[in-house]
Amino acid sequence: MATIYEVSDLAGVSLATVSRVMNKNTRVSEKTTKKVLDAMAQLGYKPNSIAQSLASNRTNSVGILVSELHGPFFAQMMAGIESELRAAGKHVIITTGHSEDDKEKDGIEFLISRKCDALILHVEAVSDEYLIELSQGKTPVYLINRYVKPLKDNCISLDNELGGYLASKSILEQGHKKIAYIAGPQFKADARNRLKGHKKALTEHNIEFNNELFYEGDFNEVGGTQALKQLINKNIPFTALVCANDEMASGAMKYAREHGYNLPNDLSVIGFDNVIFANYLYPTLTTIDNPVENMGQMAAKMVLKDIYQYKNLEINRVFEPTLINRDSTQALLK
Amino acid sequence: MATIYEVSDLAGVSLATVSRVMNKNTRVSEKTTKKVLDAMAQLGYKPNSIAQSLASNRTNSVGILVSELHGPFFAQMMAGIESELRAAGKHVIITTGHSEDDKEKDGIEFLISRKCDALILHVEAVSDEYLIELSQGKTPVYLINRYVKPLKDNCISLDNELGGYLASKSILEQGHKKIAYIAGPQFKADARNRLKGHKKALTEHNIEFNNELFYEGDFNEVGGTQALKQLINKNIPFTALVCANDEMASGAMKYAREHGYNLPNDLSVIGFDNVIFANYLYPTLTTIDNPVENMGQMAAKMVLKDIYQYKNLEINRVFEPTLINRDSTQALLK
DNA sequence: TTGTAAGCGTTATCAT
DNA sequence: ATGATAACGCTTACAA
Repeated sequence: MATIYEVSDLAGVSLATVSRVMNKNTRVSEKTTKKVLDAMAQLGYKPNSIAQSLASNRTNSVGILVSELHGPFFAQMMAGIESELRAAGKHVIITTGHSEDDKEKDGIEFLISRKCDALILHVEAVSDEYLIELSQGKTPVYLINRYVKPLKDNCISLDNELGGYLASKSILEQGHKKIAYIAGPQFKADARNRLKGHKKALTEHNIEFNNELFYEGDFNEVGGTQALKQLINKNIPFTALVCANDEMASGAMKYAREHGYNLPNDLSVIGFDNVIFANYLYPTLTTIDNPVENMGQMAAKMVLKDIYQYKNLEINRVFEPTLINRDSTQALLK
Repeated sequence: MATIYEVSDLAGVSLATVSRVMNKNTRVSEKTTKKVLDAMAQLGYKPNSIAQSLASNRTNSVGILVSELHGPFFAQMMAGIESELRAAGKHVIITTGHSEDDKEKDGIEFLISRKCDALILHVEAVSDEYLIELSQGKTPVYLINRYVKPLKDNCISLDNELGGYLASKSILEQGHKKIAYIAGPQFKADARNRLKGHKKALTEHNIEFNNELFYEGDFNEVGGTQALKQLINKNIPFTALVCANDEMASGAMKYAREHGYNLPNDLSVIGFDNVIFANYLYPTLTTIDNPVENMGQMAAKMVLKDIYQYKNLEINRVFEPTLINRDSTQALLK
């Protein structure tokens, strides 16, 4: 592998000059530039990125931490991040945190030890305090799907309250009045905010929130099944079911179908997130789109702008969910 | 950030000695080892991985190229690779190839320029010849889901023929005799082999392959919908439908349902791959499990063994698919 | 505009 | 068993 020395030899210029034409920040005369370029081509020279990193204290790599690789978010988020970063010649290092405090910290340590230029984190277990302290360090940190006030400039999040509101509003506008709600775990901010939006929509339609038709689930499919079972057993009629995510909606639909419900005639169901399989369910699931890929892309853009001095990148920190109408909901039959 | 110099100073030993205790390959007396370790702890010393790479010509990173990040395989494959490699302190760099020749080559170039110690590729577009030539280079290459004879020691693949055989066999054993088949694009080896397995099963059951009940699809959902439409329009009755992957099965099921078929009573459908959403379909899809996560893990193990001198790792190059029985198939009613 | 030379923080080869 | 010291291949003041 040819080195910069050989290029400088062949071109008859100094090391520094070769380096300059590569990094094209300093001016180099057209003539010498050509000489250098020719020499490079002739030798098939490729710079050694490791040596570049050591000398420049820049690795051109950004570290990503997600909860699970097979989670519904990850792939889309990554697609957004990778395309954006790759186009800029940066690369991405992946780790997983499995929603456990120590594993998340471990992963972050690992990425830092790898000298990533920046970190994009999708963490759930780690505390706000930890993140704040982490941000004091020399590796810049960006948060996806989490809002930490003191770090707000580096946070990308979804307006979950709006999403919750939109979901319930659409149900209410279809004439439903008896509405059950399966929430996510209330220690998670997004679950809380989705519920908040739901309540807001109810209030706007002068419907009282009925605690008997409320169930706190776990964001998993089986949890959804469990939840619907419990709700039905209370023998309080309801015509619509709002779920705080698609997994639980799917579990609930399964239970409903197996217990003789004709969907959506007997029960309208709406989810949240618009994960890939929402469109494969039967009936296809009406849900709230969570623009994860865009959020990933935006995280990448923030990194490019802040860390790699890219100008002219529009930054947007909070994303708006939208309603995706499919077949699992319908207007209340009179 | 403390450097090795400061450690050597504080411990009162030479640079070399510090390096030795870190890499624990050469013997260092217990006494000095302790001195060094203490000094490290005291300074909170962390080796600079970039400097290590430059000096040792080893980056401890392995490059991964997949077709699509949101494809059904990727997440599982990655989960297998990441867990295995991370535990060994190696990291993973991701790129995508989008099943296009030049993009795949691009991605590979990129990974090589990043000085990955090895490459794990899931490529579809690039030619065998290219891969063979690539393997002559200094970066070792491992192939997932592709078998290239001269590179066979570095290939991990699924026994697709067996899978195809198992699928059709299960259908045949349920008494079906009129069986339609939606194939994958026949320029892909796995699609060809799955079909081969199908034919083998037919032969074993003395049933002739009927070209009128055959359709070459594209491995996508809409392709499955299209395919079933075409097949039905031929007005040749069939009681079972074998699909070369789950996406097409899903598309076909959608079409069938929308056209009044009661599944699986009117038509048994079987897929291939056992992607996540197979279990979310209605009815849940009987399919052939493709142990992608295990394959990813094995690729990582091969790299650990060959490149990083890990001993005692069992290597297995061809994986066996298994039948997953769910609700989309049933015995033929007399 | 171009060249000189001092790092960057390790590993690895010799000696001792 | 330990220590000097030369790589590793580049970037970046500083000088010219």
